Amino acid sequence: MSERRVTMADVAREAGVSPTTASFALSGRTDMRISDASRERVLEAARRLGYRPNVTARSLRTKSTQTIGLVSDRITTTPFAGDVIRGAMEAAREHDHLLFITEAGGDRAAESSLVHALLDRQVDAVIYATMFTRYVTPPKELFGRRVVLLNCLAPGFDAPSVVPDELEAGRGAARALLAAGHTEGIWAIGGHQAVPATPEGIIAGNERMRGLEEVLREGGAHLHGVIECDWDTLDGYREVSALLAAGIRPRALVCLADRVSFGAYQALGEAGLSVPGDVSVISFDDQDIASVLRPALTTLKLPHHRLGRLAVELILRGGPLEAAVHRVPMPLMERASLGAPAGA
Amino acid sequence: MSERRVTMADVAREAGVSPTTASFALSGRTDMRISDASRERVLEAARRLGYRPNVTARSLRTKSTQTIGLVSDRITTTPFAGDVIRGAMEAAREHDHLLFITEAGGDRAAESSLVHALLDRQVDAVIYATMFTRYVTPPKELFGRRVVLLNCLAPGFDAPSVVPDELEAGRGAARALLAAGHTEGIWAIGGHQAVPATPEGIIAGNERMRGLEEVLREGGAHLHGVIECDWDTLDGYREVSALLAAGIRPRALVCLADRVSFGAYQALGEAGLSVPGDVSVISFDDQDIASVLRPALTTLKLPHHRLGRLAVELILRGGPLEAAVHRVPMPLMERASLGAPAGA
DNA sequence: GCATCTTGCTAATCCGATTTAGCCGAGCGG
DNA sequence: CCGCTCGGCTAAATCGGATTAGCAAGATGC
Repeated sequence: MSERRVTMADVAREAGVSPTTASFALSGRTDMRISDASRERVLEAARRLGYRPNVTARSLRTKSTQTIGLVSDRITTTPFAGDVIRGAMEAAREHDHLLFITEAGGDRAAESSLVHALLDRQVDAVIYATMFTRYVTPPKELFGRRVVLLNCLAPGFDAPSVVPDELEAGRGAARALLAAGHTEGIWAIGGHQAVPATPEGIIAGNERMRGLEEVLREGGAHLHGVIECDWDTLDGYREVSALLAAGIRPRALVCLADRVSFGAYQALGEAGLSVPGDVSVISFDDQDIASVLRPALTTLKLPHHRLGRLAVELILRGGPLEAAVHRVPMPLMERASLGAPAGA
Repeated sequence: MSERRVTMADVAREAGVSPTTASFALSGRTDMRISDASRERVLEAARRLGYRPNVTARSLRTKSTQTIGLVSDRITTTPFAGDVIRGAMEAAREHDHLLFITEAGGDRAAESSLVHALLDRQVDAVIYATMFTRYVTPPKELFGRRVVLLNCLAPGFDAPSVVPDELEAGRGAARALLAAGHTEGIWAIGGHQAVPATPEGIIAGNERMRGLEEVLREGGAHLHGVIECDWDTLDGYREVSALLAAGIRPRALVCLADRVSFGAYQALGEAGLSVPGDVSVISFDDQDIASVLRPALTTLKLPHHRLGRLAVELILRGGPLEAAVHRVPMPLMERASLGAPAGA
């Protein structure tokens, strides 16, 4: 990329020792005996010359590039993506590793080609990530390789998965509701999305609903109703408007995604109902809007940062990567949209 | 990363030729004479064996890693970041390059260390990127290297910059306002941010305001007032509420950032004013919320995707990187918040 | 006093490609 | 029939480190 770099041979010459000695002195290995005097002279020469090892050259011999590849479907497009990448980057950085970030856009051919590009560069491992939690079948190029699945599951594939603990999050929402005193008039907006328009529904929807209903039941409460709709702002607005127009007055809304909450806020606002005074709202995801909404939205956060971190840590932990599912907790972000039931 | 890869030596053996011949046949070079028969045998052997070149090994000799490093302050934290990265990634991919993404979090030491990590891996070039357009002084390690500045400017530093054309965007906003018939009661919310709480104000604020005032003046109109405030939702809400509480009824609001618009919407909503029926709103940035707001926000889009793309294209264009400022247009996203002046 | 260990270091290989230098035989001009 | 060119291919060097094998000198054991 510019003038010739200082090589280890230069350092050895400057220190008056052989390249072998320089190599051992610099790598600080003790299994080969180097006198303190020599070691010091090598280190000093390296410092004086501003020597930096050529990681590419080293990799050729050691087979380790200190590099991890990340392939995703369209992770950079989602508002959460940054956190995943940042978490992964931080963990990598702590171990002197760097990350190749790639995105296939859901195209299988592109995916294979990207995996090849990564493998050709001898990455130490590959993180296969998806935007929403779902089942996947990784490209065949990844079989037998060091791989971690991030935010996705692949039953037949021998690799660990790192996913949000959606089931426990559903329970957490129920506990928060119960703790605030809600036992009646609780509606779920968004539902399971059994046949979802948005792919995230498949796993998240089912588990969130399951955990929610389980704990409500245990607490002697139950859902008054479930409205199945797409997980977006428009549907949230439409469905909640319809609910209110039908004369139904919920005490609490469990929105299955923040985007739905945003729509619910709009509908509630137009109907002159206040949050949480008239209606409490609790949600899932913790997207950016959650904190700027008025009142700020109480929601269970998708732990994207920790997801990214854990994926990298599993890789750098060393040893074989066991096929296991690692569930990361979704913390409750207590803000202002959940209060005591109206008229209680 | 697993069982031994097929090397070029294997291919050569399989094809019954020397590694030299295999190399020339595979790289398709014509300056060395290889018979069609040999070439075909090599290609066939490579196909049969599933040969893939080891880019790391190749780099050692060729000095080109087909790899670009990106260092940013905290680009993954912003909602725009994904677009920058995606644009850069796409352009890189089209030329068989891969991207190292790193983030220093504004820490100079971390920045240097990351640049070293990239340089140690022999990246072909480095993109130095910032979250908001501003002046920077890149770390000294980058001097004399192949560098492109993304979304920032460094006057004394010999490298091209790629930035949004904020001045022209300001003009665009004015033209849109004039075209809709607005000449009076136009208020700017957010202002220049001469002493900004958010760093993006420094350059963007000044240029947006300058372009805006210039074209309004040429069109025989002018700003009724400018309210300086932070570029966030809360300040937007507060300042517009104050304005309305003071009995002022603007015809059009030019919000200097979408976040401010969001706050303005809330204030307008609470005052029972409709957008764009009573008050038109035009804004800058095109964040995610812009399109889900009701009515959808008319705004001038920060061209992050093209910014990322252009940065990589400048690098891959080959030849020396000239110190020049490349201004990328900010397209007007015409949506529903701008209409004819109330009572006109 | 001789065999045996250490200690401290170096020469030579290797990793997987690219690239330079040069060899061999056929064809051709004179 | 000799010298040359040229087409087709290969041996060897190279890139910048890591690693293996081994060597020389001094210390130690008996």
